[in-house]
Amino acid sequence: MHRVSRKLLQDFDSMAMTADGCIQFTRHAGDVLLNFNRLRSRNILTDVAIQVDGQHFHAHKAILVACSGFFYSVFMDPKNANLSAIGLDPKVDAKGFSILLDFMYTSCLDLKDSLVQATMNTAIYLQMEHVADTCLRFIQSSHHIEEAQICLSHLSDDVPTFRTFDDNETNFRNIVPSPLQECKGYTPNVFRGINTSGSYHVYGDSQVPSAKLEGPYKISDLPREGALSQQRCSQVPSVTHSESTTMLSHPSFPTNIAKRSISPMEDDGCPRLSPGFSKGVICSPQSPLRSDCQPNSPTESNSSRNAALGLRQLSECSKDTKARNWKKYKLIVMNQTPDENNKESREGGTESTPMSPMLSPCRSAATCEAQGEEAADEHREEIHTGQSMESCSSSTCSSISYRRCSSCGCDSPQCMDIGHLSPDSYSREDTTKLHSEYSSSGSESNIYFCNGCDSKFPEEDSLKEHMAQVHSDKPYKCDCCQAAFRYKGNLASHKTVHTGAKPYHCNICGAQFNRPANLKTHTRIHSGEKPYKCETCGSRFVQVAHLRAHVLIHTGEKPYPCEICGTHFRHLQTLKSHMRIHTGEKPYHCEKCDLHFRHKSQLRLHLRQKHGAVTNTKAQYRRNPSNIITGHVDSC
DNA sequence: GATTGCTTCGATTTATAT
DNA sequence: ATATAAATCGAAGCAATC
Repeated sequence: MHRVSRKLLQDFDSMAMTADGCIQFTRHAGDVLLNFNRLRSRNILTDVAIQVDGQHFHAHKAILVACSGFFYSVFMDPKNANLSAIGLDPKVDAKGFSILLDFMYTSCLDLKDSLVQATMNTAIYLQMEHVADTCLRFIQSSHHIEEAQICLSHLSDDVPTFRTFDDNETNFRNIVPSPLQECKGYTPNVFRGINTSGSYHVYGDSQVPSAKLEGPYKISDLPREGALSQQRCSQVPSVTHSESTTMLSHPSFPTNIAKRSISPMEDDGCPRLSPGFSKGVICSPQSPLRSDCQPNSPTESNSSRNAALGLRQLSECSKDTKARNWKKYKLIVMNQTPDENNKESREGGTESTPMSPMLSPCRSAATCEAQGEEAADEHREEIHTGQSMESCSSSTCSSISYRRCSSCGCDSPQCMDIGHLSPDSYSREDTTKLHSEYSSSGSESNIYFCNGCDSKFPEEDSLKEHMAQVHSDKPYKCDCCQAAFRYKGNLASHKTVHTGAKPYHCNICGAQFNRPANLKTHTRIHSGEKPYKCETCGSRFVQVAHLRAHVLIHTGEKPYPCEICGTHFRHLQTLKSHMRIHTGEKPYHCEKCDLHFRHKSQLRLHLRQKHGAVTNTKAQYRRNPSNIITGHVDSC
């Protein structure tokens, strides 16, 4: 293998080498899934509507088929080729189905205590046994119940049913798949192309005698690992036809269920639970090894170790989440109009259309950042067009020497990293040069180069000082605080903050602001204008930043980890409050009774309950300034 | 030079879960 | 009572335009 390619694979965790020598972009699958979910949220190219307990869900058949043996059996049946809508058994729980549908598109299983049972039952119904198994483990690990009752009796006793209607029909009709059709989806080699880390998972042809499920069953009755799938093989949905309604018989629940003991969580974390497991969020659970009859879900198609890692990286919170998250919001989550997308593209350097693969944030090998436009452009041209990358000029090294690209924001080792070069201070030639020197000398010492005058510094601080003094691109400095600005106007704006002048007043509540833009934003409080809408749930927000924070709920991201206990939080402030648990800090003090509280809300509650304090928060006053009671009181 | 839009960041408040 | 999640709000930096 070319040394550059080999080095490239070593350096980029987003790539892996397959046995046949192909370079595998292991994050590709995750990106595709993210884009599918985006399409679903915008109802683009969805080709089936699923009615569950009166609720309708739109989805892509391909995703359903890829994730659920039940849907596989339905949609692979030629008789159902034109189905555009399907109604599941009315006793299927809609919330449970919603959770599973989200899982199909995100690989994150959001288990809630109150819904875990329904989710598990629905997972069994949909023949997603690995999810059912995860639900089971969730229940076990959470000690919610000693022996959970799987109330299968609420579903059809023999086989699950569904109703369908096609584009030209207004009423549901019955469908009865033939036994032969039932087996079609389970013939060998149908999905032989799926490489699962050395073991090829195909739709097996094992035949297990079917049997009728007689619930309720106990958790301990559920088969372990692949047992469900093995038994499911015999439980292909059978479709029965009638004149007016098509009811698909569900593959019944496992028969001859063997007793088993549920082991505690394995050391290797299967199912892998995120630190937030206690809250019911499981990211990228590893499913048990599957044998047959059902497509692997995307999350478990670990075509390589790196593939699984890549997906996990997507589902878990990354270190540099701020920038990466926002790219994800812009590119994937936030449902922007084409115009907005184009605008974002212009601003962020992305030049692709919403549907183009170029739109997806590049998490592939080459990593760039917004600093070096020329190098970034080169990177975009070379990487995004599939052209080869340039290696370091050093004869002893094959590292590439790209700067970071504003269009992707992904990570990679850089020559500049070796030399501790600031990416916004050095050109591509400089980084290569430095790295060449480093490699040839074999020195482990750190040398900080200035790209402006070739000066060298032993410490980073020295370089920074030199840059500020000699090569600053922010010539306008504040006399008071030495803050530097590139534009003179910004310095003037900045100075109004040390003067404290706030000449812009709200004529409703009297609030004062130092700039018109901030006043404009403020007036939305009174007008009720909320221009930023979450396309996922419809919530609206006054500021786009609020929307950005909000969409974390839908992405499931919790970017702020506690370095002490590992718990992840969605909001920085929550992490800060949490840290007080470890530090023991209780900064809120009631002077009357000398009690300390960890959270301000606790103090406020204490004041109201123990001391009869009547408080008006700033927010309350702003919302209704005419109804102020005693003024703003925050403490005793 | 003033203004604007976009953005990040920190702080606060409220609701909910444990 | 305590901890966490989520929404809310304002200050201010940045870059571009008027």
